Amino acid sequence: MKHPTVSQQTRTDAGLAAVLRVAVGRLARRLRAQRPDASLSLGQTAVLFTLARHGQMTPRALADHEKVQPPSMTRIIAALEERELVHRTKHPDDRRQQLVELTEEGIRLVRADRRRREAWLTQRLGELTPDEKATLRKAAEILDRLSQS
Amino acid sequence: MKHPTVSQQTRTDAGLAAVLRVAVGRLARRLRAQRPDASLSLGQTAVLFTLARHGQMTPRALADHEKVQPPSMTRIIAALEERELVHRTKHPDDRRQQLVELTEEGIRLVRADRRRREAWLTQRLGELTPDEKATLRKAAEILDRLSQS
DNA sequence: AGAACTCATTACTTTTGCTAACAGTATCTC
DNA sequence: GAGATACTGTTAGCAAAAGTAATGAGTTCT
Repeated sequence: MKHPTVSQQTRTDAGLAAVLRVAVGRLARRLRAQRPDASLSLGQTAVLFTLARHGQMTPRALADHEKVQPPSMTRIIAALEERELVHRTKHPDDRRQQLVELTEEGIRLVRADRRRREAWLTQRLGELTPDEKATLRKAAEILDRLSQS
Repeated sequence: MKHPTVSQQTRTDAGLAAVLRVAVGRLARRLRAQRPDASLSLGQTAVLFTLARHGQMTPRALADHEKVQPPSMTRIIAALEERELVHRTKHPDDRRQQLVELTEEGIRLVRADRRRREAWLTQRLGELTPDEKATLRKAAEILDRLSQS
């Protein structure tokens, strides 16, 4: 229990889990504070990007995808709709459901966000070696899969 | 804006930042829900592990390390102290400061947590290839450095 | 047709972090 | 050495974000 090195801690799956968990928690907190467009929450941004990638989705599908409970997604969508970044249409087959998709402005915002994202994280990434960035590229994809499974 | 692949999105630092941000946010949310000892928050667990690794630390040092404001750390420490996982002593040289360290029970809990962490994340990690796990090992260290800088 | 389930929402609560303001202590400057 | 200044930890009050429980509308199963 003295001062185990990181490599010692990550030899096992459990140790890796511990380290990863702390690292992800810390970075998430940091990101929450440093977000570029302060008026958009982390969750809202995530939904915008998910919609940009997948097109139309139902609120339920979005909630599942973002690993959030449906009421939370209702709120996120309401906030995005208020700002006209997103709009809802009725599901053609099932009148309980809705389909959410980006508005023109939503698409513009995603694009603009991509362009001008010289924010905190991008800067930090710039300080890394190409090798490290390559590692993160691969890791991002794995992390995404992890939270899906 | 149709369906760009991940590799397209991560070619640039900005694109990588976007993907990483979403992935980290999603995983952090997921971890919050899936944590092994439900009575311990993510922040509390992080502090426990930090103390296990660094020994005695002042509240201020802990706050800086966890990227949290001092009042938040006060609460985290208070909660841990309430459960007698941690205890405080006066700093020998500076009477403003305190030193926080794990109690015997805190050490036990960290050990037990490590042992019985067959929880969600560990299981998920088990499904990865050795290569992917190696990537995450490296990534964990980089992510940690990112949130420090 | 009725029971059971699903989807989205509302209402309420909990968690978690923040800023501002403070009391006590240390350090710097004259 | 005395007073100003800065730092440490805490309290108080607030805000953001997510969770659970309950509800109304719609669908599916038997």
